[in-house]
Amino acid sequence: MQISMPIRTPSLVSRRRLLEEKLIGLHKWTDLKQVKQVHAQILKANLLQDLSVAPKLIAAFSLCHEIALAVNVFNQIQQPNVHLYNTLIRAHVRNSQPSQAFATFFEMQSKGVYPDNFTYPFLLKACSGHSLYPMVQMIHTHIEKFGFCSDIFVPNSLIDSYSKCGSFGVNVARKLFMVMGQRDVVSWNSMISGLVKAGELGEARHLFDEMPERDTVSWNTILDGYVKAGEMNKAFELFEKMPDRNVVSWSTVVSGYCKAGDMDMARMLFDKMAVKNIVPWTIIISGYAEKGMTKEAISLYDKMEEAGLRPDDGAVISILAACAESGLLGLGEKVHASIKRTKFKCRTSVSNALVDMYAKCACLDKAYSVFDGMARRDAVSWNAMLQGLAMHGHGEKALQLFSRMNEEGFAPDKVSFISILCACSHAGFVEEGLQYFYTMERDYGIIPEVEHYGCVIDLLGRGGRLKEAFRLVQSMPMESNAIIWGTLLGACRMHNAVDLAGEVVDHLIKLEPSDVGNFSMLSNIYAAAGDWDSVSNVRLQMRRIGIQKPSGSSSIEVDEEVHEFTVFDKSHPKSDKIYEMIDRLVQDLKQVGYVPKAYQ
DNA sequence: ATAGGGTTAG
Repeated sequence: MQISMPIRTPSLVSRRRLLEEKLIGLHKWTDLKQVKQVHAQILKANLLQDLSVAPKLIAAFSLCHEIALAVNVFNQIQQPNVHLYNTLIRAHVRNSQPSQAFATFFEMQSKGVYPDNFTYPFLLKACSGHSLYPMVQMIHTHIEKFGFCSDIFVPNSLIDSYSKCGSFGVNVARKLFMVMGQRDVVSWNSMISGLVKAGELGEARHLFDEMPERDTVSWNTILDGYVKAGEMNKAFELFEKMPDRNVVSWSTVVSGYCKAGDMDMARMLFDKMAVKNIVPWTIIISGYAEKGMTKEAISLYDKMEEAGLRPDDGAVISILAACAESGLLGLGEKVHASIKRTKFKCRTSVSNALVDMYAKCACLDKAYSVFDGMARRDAVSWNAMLQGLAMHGHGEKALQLFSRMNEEGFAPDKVSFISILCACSHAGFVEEGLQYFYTMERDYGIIPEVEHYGCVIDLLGRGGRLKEAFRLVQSMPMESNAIIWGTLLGACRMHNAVDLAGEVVDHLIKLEPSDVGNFSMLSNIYAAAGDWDSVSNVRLQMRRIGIQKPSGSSSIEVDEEVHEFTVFDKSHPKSDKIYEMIDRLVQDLKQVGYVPKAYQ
């Protein structure tokens, strides 16, 4: 290598040549420190205005998630060309800021710089990550007007973007695919992947069979189709007869078994993998975490780090989400520690995942400290924090945060209102909650959805205003669902409204005929009212229908082990002793004046 | 072009 040759006094020319050699791979660098060093060297050598150097620097900053630095470099260039604009558009896309990407596109046009074959695919990528159907259409119009369809790369991107915009988009993609004069393997793969995403597995399989030639990506795509449809037998059959299997193929089946809850099979395949990158580790760790198998999840996380793999943003977000769902504080803290070891600041979505995890694990102070330390917050950050406060009964604090959100200029969205209404109902602020519900549409232009009605029904129900709640269910502009009736049933139990409960359960069993929870709730209500005939009647009904579906469960983490339990749970070997203990506790509670809502 | 990716009422 020339670089390692001893050079004592490099002339300006050779120094410049050395720098140029370094710059060849610059656009792929991910180490911010190194990129900053080279940036300084470029400035010193007066190379920044060189239009083959600046795009590489922008790309490198973008790969380090330093979009501000990338924009800064761009703004210093006196005469940006298409290539430079394309690089900035790509940087915005990578940073999940489609609106910035489009702003750059419009600026470029106003400066008289014409887009090229690369501009449109980048812009289309910006849309497909966010399903911006109208934007895809707009670009499509541009492309047809300027006639860029000759390059197969462009129509392929169109098919990919359209097919990621819901079922209507898939139709457009299908038509484009049909009229394409020339197709390569990417065209076929894009179309098949779109059909798989839209749930059209049959048609996807048909195209797969018709393809003139298939590569590993084609096989992986159709394999994922079976995995997404939950058809693990067919998926595994396909996996075994694939001509070539790569990391993606293996990861796909491992993920399928995780989703199906077959952790043994998932683990067996995972252990068999010869080549592993961060993705399969993420899949298996999240899989264990989701099932509450803390020990396995933590031990694999340690093994992953021992193997020298650092979790990237995707891994962190995915594992933290699984921790949040199952309440695995221990693993969540471990992930947080890994982040703190390697990064000074995280991307907004990573901090959001941390806030959500801490909030769901009831560590509200830690959630708050991450939230307060964030450089930039988006709607998700506010909503995760609001929801955490609401969920754990801190109604007052949730409302305070809601005001702060408004003061700082963040418009609450429909999710924020779910949290606010939930906060009011858990804190017993019935009138305030109703007022917030009314302001939604009036002041913020957000049309209440079934979830919001659900919160208000809970609000009224908990507040004892059962009749109003019931009337609201009947007068809402949309169909009621099992969650709504379940909410109402919970309220009936709380206020011993026996007659109404029977009526509610009638609706409920039509929607969830095999859910034990509904029956046990009804039986509790009759028991609380001392109506033992009705209790045995419900029991009889339960047996007649035959209950297959397990009811909802609660879980608690003790000594790094998650314990899960359901209503009437008798599965624990010491369950007699446990119920004895509960009896004693209830007796003690009664002595100090507690009246149990349902007890038998 | 294919695998993992924050917030949503009981």
